Amino acid sequence: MNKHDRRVKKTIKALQSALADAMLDKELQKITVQELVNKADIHRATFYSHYHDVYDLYEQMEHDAISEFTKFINDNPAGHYENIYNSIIDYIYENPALSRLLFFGKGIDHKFQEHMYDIIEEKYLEIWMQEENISSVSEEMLYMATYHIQGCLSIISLWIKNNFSTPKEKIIQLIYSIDASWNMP
Amino acid sequence: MNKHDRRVKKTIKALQSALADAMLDKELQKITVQELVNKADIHRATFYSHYHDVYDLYEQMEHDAISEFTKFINDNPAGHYENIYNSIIDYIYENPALSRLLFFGKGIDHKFQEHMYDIIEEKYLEIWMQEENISSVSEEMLYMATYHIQGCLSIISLWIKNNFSTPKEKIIQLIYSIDASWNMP
DNA sequence: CTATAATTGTTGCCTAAACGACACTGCCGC
DNA sequence: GCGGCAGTGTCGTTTAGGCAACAATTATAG
Repeated sequence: MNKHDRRVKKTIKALQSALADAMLDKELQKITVQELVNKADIHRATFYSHYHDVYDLYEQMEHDAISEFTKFINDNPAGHYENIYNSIIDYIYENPALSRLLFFGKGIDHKFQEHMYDIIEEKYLEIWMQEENISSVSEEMLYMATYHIQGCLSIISLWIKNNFSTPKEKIIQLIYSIDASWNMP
Repeated sequence: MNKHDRRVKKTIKALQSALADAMLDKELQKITVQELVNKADIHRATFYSHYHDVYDLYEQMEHDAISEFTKFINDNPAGHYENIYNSIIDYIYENPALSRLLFFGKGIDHKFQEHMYDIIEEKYLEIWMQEENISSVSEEMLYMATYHIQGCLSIISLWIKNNFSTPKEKIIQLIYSIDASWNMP
């Protein structure tokens, strides 16, 4: 199967949307193939030509999201810390259903957050070392990074939970102001 | 071509959405096939297997909308006048892009409004005659109907123009109260 | 004016998706 | 128990859509 074929892309996307939708109010194990193909308006046989079962779909979906997200973060120039969050917030805002799923989907291990944290920390420390012109990271800095990044992620998490009712700009501004008033040790 | 084939339906829908989108800020004659297939993510050859040109797409789209709308109005039991507006508002609310196009699309003749008026008036008079137990409609009643229907349509039109920012329920309530305080001659 | 970029219809081949049917499993209520 | 109902995989066939390439016609710019 050629994954660049329009039909394939559309099918994948439709199934992913269907799963994202279904997972918001149902556990992964309770979701049937039947249900998904109905939602996605796809023939059932087509589902099996792409995935083995619902878990397979979910795993590929999570994997895709992580890849895409990593790419999104790394592609962005991100000369400053703030730009990382800009990228994150942009990405989430552009993919609300996927974000809701990965942050609050029922019956999943939530290892996506860990992945996300790792990606952000890596980028964060990279910029940090570059700006401060240092070559290694102290243990203390890692603790501070954890505190700061997890804190910001929790803000974003709450933002998603609130269905993006707070304007995107306000969230960015909020994180900016935290960043600004916060002095690195 | 089997119009009940999923692929056909999806293609048609994608092209209709693309056109609806394009027409909001561009005249029909300025819209290219290329542009539409890009927006719809459809191969250009596929477009030509369904439509002769952009005008053809638009005409079929308008025709479909009118049919569907008529069906929607007539299917609803609509024992009372208010229910007509309920149906209309529901339909519009469920098809925001299409509605915006048909009401405010650039470079079209707006004959859709006339069609809509005709459908509503017919249903309106039907109920009227049934409720008042009369068999014919006086000239005076036609004038009153015009006044009332066009007035309500203009409210709905404004509602669409305002991007549905007023809650649906409020519009319904508004029209209900007008209806209630209004005594038939 | 000219080049060059963009759009237009149309074609033949290829393939992913649609479809319906199949036998099978599991579940629930009578 | 058993009938019915929903879901599961899988298969063969048909077909709409994808694709690339084509010649021809418009813009659009240099």
